[in-house]
Amino acid sequence: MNRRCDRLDKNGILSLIFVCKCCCLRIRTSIQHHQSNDQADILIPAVCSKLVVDQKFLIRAITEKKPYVSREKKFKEAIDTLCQQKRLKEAIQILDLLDRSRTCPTAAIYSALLQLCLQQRALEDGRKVHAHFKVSGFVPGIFISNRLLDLYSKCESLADARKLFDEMTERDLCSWNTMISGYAKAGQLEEARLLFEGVPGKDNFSWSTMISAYVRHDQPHEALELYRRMQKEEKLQCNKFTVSSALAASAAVPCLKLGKEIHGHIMRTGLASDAVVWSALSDMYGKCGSVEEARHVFDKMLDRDIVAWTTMVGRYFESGRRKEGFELFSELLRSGIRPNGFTFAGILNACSADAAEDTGKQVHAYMTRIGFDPFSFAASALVHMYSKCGNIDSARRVFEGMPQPDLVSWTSMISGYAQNGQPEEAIRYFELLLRSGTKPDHIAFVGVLSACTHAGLVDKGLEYFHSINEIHGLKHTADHYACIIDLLSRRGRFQEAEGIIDKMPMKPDRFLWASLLGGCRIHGKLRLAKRAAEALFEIEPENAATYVTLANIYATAGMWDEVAKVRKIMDNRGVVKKPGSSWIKIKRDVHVFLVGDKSHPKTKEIYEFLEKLSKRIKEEGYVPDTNFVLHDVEEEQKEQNLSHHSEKLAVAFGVISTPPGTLIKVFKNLRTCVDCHTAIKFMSKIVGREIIVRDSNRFHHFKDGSCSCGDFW
DNA sequence: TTAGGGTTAG
Repeated sequence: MNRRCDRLDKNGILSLIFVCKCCCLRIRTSIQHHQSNDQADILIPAVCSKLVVDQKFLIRAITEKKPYVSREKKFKEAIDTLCQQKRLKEAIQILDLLDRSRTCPTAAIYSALLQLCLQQRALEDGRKVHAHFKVSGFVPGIFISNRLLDLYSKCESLADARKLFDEMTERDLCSWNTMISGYAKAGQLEEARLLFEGVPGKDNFSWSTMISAYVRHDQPHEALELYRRMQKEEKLQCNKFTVSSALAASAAVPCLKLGKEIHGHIMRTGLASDAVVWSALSDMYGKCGSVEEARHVFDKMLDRDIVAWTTMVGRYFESGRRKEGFELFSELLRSGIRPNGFTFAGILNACSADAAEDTGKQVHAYMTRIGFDPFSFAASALVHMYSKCGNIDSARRVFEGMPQPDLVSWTSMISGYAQNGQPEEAIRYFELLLRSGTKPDHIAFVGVLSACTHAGLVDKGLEYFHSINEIHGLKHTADHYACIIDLLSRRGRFQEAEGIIDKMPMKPDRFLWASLLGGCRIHGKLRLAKRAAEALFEIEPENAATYVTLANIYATAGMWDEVAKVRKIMDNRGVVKKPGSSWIKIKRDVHVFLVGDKSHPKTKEIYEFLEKLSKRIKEEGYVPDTNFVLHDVEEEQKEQNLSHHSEKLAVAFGVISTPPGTLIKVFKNLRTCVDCHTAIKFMSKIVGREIIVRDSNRFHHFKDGSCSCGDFW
């Protein structure tokens, strides 16, 4: 064998290793004797990795009679190899072998093991290593203790960390700082602060950890105060960490003045070369409402890393400057810098908000091309985007490709199905979620409750509602109450609804009252409508929708005096009804329509077609529903108003501008009205098209004369 | 051996 190795070149030996595991040890010895150093450097790790393929080889490697190295060294080598390959479980098992061979692990062995535990956040394995100290009589030094401390605090096992910390006979700044950062991460700010105050000779690290802790837990003023104290008390030279945490604090307050002060400091001290400091700076300007300044800083950055790009793109979206956001994203793609999960999540989220499925699809294609992590939140952002765009089938395809869907993706699916008129599927997914072992949170419950509402499954909904605290031990939120009131009042179960409202532990919010008011509109419940509206007037007197709904309820009951009164209050308070508008994208152009809009170049064709269509749908049985018109005008006039609602104009334009059979997708800024809903159902049948209307609340898929929402919206 | 910036669900 030795001679054979001698004759073989590097590749030959490598192939030999893979063919014959048993020879590994001998091969290794041979390499040591016969190969040049640089070749041995490559070959030895390869042999070692083969050596520890299983326990048998390991034992043989270690207990071999004529070892060419010491036992400790062999153990260390084996553990190093396992750690390199991230095979934690097997590495931990070596501790048993050590015991059996009565070998005392060295600090280096423990250190390597703990590092791997840290990487994999393996708390239990870390505990095993810790427990092994006692067995082997090992007394850890500061280095090992700190590592263990870090592991415990990163795994949020603070009791363990604190016990160890208190037991340590010697501590350095790192021990203190690690402990503080553990408390800070877990949100135990008071504990962190107490410890922080006790740190002898605080360094930059201590200060920046504490400042960031306050920022992260929504106490930006405390963070700023601490930064000021640091400047006053300590003679410390600010470093990139303290500066960026102080910038984050100014961004969170927000305090542009201090931010600018720090900016000046950065320019004077040369901290500007750090990518994170630059990013924090542009982040600060963005959050202090100065996107222009943020862009200015961004443009001046020498090394713009992906985080800087992501931040800047996000800044544009956040401030409603979507076009510039998308433009900068295209620039990023051209720059050759590879976007990451955060970038994709940000851009996909913007697509979801706009229901810009075309862009979202392009991003998806790009992600697929460069490869994305199906475990990441970029994947869940994709699910969210498709479901928000009403393309629940694509959402499901992405979802099914995820090895382990996270709660966000589950919730996106549940809400997506609920919003797109498939409440049974929503409920099925919720049940699957329960079985998957992922714990639902309050938002997942909002999803399933709204599904029950749309399916009209009152009792099922009540069952879920009660299970929230009875089975899942979660507290009911105001949202849950709003959902359950929506569920009950849509079905006319007002007595139960009122009973719940009067007994609920928190003040009903605007969503709850708005749901109740909506239910009252369906069932013509005057007294309760008044109660809901009055509550809403108090919470949000500027919201025109409340006045309009209340007036409509009175109008339906023929109580025109009351209608007039509501209108008068509305005028007195200066509340203006938000104009309804609908838009449709044909090829690359977006066409926007208002009520009775005549500004479109194709107005003549649109109105003529709509006229023809109105006749046809009336023949099919459509009766204009004039109840829901605010003004007390003549019937014929009402009909006129109705037939030129923005969504009807957009649908009509869609039909005449696209080839037969094309899907029509219309967006509306407000909820669609009852009459349009009925009319579009008929239209879908007459023109033989699938029509999707996304209103401010949900998706309506119209097909063959019916709508996916089952007339609940 | 300790740390800072970006992201998703109604």
